[in-house]
Amino acid sequence: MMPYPSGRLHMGHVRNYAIGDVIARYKWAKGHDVLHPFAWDAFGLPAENAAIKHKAQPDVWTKKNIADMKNQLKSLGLSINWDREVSTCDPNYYKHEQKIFLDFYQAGLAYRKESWVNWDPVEQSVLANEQVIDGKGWRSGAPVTKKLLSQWFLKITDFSESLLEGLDTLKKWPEKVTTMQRNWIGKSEGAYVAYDVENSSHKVQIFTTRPDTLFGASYIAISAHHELSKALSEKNSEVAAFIKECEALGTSQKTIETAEKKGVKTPFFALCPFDEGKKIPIYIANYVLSDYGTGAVIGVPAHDERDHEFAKKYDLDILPVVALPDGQTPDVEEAPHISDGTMINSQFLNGLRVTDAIKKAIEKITELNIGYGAVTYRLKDWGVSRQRYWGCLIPIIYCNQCGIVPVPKKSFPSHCRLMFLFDKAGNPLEHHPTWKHVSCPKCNQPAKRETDTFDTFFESSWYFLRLCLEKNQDELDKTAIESWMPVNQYIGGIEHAVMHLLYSRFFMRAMRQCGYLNIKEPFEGLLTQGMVIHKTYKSKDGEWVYPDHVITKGKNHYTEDGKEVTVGASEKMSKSKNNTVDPQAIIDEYGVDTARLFILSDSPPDRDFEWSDAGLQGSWRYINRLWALALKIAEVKDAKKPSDQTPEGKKIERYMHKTIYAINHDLDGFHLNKAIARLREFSNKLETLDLSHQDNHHIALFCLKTLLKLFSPFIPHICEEIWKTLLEEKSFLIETPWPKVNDTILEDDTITLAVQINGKLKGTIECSQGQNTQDIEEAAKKLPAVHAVIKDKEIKKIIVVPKRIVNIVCP
RNA sequence: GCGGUCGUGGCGGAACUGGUAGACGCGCAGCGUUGAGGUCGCUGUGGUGGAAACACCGUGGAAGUUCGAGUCUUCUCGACCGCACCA
Repeated sequence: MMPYPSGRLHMGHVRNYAIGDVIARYKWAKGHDVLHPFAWDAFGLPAENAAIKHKAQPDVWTKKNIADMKNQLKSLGLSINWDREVSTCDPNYYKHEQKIFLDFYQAGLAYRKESWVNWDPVEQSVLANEQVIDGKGWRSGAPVTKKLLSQWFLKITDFSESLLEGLDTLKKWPEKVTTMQRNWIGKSEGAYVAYDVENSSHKVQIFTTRPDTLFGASYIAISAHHELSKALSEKNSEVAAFIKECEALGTSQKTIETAEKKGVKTPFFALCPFDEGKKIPIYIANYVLSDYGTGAVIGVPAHDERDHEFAKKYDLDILPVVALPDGQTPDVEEAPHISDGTMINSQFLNGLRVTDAIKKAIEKITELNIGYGAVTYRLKDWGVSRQRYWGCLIPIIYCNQCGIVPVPKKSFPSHCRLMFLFDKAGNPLEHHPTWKHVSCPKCNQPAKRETDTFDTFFESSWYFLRLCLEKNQDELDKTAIESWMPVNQYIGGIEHAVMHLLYSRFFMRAMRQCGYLNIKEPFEGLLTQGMVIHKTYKSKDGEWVYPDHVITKGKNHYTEDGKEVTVGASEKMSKSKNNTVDPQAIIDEYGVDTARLFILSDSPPDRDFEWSDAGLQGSWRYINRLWALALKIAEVKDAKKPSDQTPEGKKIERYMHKTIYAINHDLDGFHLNKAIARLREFSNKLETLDLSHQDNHHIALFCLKTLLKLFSPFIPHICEEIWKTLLEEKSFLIETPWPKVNDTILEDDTITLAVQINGKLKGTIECSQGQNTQDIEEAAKKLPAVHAVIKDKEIKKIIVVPKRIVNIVCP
């Protein structure tokens, strides 16, 4: 994945790109045509924050960051095709994006609708969720409210089913990611039901996945922005106050759903269509989302956790309508009954199982003409408008005569930016005196530009297509794109599991519909790498202390000026906790290979990686040992192949082939830590090979060369150096082919079998390949440790699993 | 709150489809090299008991399936990631 150019390379980047580099070098060595490109996710909020804080122009700031980071990246020795590098803030990049958007618009995949944003009343600007802290604006400290704005949306919901079905084809994705996306799309089957409201012309429509439980309904909860809530707030001050309170929660779903569940009772009652005379109270509740579903839910406290909690709080009826499996009525006072059963207290549904009752209830709802069965998705359309300066301009002009008018494609890139000032909060594009005023491309009358820019996920949803093109290729050439796409191996953080990866999948579908390409899925293989974490240190006076500045004496830690330091949990490296380690400093001191080796060696790529200086030293030592080993073997590099190999030589040759086999397997599965462990084992064995015996010289050299080749994707510089300088090879190591496994010498002559009694290990026996079961049983029984136990016991059974184990079962 | 993942020595982690738990590395200890320290080399290192042989315990916790469970099942505890305007 492309990085945000923050200005300084951090360990997370090093890890990400080191993993990618190993895979790229391995595939290259195996003869694949590898494209290993790079891009910068250059638009975004931090540039604007820097502009406000340091009066730096976002483009200047961003370009400097890119230059700085590129320098650092280059020192990592990555095999990146820099000639294709792109930056998303480059007009030559985003002009395509503007065209794509207009094509989406023409195809009916982009539309405008009103939607809520977090609003800072002091700054008079929109806040991102992360800028809302405890309900207050991060800079102003003012309580946040919500505001309704007209914004652009992309119709990702047109592809809900396709995005869901496509997940089954992503065989090389981690299952956790496809599961998360499946749940995010959230297909559910259920029914819409419209309830009449007593003494009112309003109707309340709800959606439920459990229409079978409608007889157990105790209340209906509507959102603060439901039309009924709005109508009520005009004359009811309690309701108006509650709506205000809900708005103070902001737009973050996490905040809304973790807030204490509160509701306010309205004077309205919904009329149960099945049960004449039954009146269901209507509440306005803070946990009902206004822009999801119908903005109203039905509460069945006997059979739903959240409804139960709400009913308890407001003392509502809890009527069980699903019996326990044994037919008993469940006790639902303390906890709801969620699982399956047969229906009770439900008139025409009584006696039916839940699944049948759902069908029957939908039939009845349809028959009464109050609703219908439906499939819904949790997935919402994607709001792409941002009230920000540093993003790709939405190429739209608003004309009083002509309405929404696309900026003509021939005038792309639409980027005629003047000097904008960040002297006040909010979007400079909006409050610039002249910029937004243009004449309508259709009627030439005065009109206004769209001042919003795109969500930066827009850029990241298709950048990989641009990377399929040569630097100077100006059109999104279908042939070039399709010759490389899909991305065979995509690598990035698990935090992108849903949004970025889902938006990219949507883009492929939408772009396909607009004729751009014929690709279904953007990423064939996906590897989600873990974070780089580090211990945190805090001094007695509560300050975070840099790891470098901690002095350890025995079990205690101190600051440089002698204050006591406590060691905290390992957390994601972050500036705010001072637990970062600067990759540049490591590279300067130990060299790139040490840094690469260490960051790849300990943890599997998909898990978090704990940085430790001691671990780094270990990698440094190994690099030195490898050099020493090579130096020793280089002395005998002219040795001829002996006519007959020593038993030791034969053994290490077999081990070498086992290693190649295992490394292939490990690299194919991205078990880079295991691959390194095996290479170290192999190199440990090679160190003990007796070089005083002349007949071992040739095989030692052969093994060393194999070791270098197998290690070269990880530590390319030292391996190449040994190859050239110590072994005086004419070729470059990087150009030599990947070693081949000789299958015929893989198998050992003898096998070690574990012998157990009742599943407990008692010893091991050696046997030859294909030895018969009876011999093995006899040999096992003769083991002293076994004999001692079984000699006066009756053997019930002996289990012999070929090549694995013997288990003697006796009472 | 909802969705997802993870949990193995002092530490990072190995253990392919259930079959010798702790590979490899870090740390630590002892010995050697050294004037000393570091580097480097060798040896040892899950816990408890034991001089030792060995025995017992041991994969967050509890239960279960199995000849056999780190691996499967159920419950439970904890940590982390995402939740639609950070990227």
